[in-house]
Amino acid sequence: MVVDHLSVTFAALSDPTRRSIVARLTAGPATVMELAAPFSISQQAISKHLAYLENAHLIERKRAGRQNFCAIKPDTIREVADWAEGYRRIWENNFQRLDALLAEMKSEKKLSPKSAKPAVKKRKEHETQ
Amino acid sequence: MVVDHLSVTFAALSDPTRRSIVARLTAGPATVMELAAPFSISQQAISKHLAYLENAHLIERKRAGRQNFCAIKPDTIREVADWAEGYRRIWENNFQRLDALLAEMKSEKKLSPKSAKPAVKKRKEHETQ
DNA sequence: ATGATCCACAACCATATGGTTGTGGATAAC
DNA sequence: GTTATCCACAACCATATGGTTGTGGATCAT
Repeated sequence: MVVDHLSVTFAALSDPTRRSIVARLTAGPATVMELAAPFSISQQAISKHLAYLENAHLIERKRAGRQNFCAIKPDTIREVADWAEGYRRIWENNFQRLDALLAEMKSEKKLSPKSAKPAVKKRKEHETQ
Repeated sequence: MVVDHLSVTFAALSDPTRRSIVARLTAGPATVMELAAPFSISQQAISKHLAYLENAHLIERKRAGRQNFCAIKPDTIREVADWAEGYRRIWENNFQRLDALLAEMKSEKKLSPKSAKPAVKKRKEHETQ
């Protein structure tokens, strides 16, 4: 089973049903039955989806009598946004097109094979994870 | 198999090895061997990871002789950022704490059961997917 | 020509995922 | 007290995933 935080979050978001549930919860908390209503799958399947979302801390559940209210946990989605935002610099500059790089390398064939590694100006490497 | 675009992307990003590869590629294109070097798993496993990343349009590959250069495709990560950014309103306002909502509901028990649904001011629902 | 290097395809395995049905505990409604 | 409703647990199934080993086609170096 995946253990690291971001992996669990991304995995939870990799299902359209779960993303749809998250979207629904932006309109406010809802019971399990309310969340299940729009879908054609079983209530148990929704229950499993909610378990994944809760495990990823994307939602929280709280019992109130028979009902189990679900609400979004904004901080975790924020982590996803922060992660992706970290790559903003890349798409802004849109640097290092592969075609351009290979063309550049070809025109510099005189370089020794040892320096055949990408001739790209080194920038601060993006944080791992 | 998952088919919709965002699901494929999130699934591809739900593995720490693949996210690490993406992070590495922010420093510029690299060959498969260069990408595999930091990891203790087999070259074939890396090859499979790259196939997933390519299938999700997170990277592109281009043969150059024996070598297969990989480069990041910024636009797809941007889609992830855009998706998550769509939820900015939520974490900014940090509205609809579940505890608060349930407390509010409890203090309004005189409401008819039919209106027991979340008494939350309706806002524009977040787009699905 | 020979051999080494880069890389991906295929087959296999263990586990996770997304769904099902069956069931039953609480709680609410009557 | 009975009955209906809300919800999750368990067992099961088919497929996907992340890894392995084995292999071999190209290409480069000698």
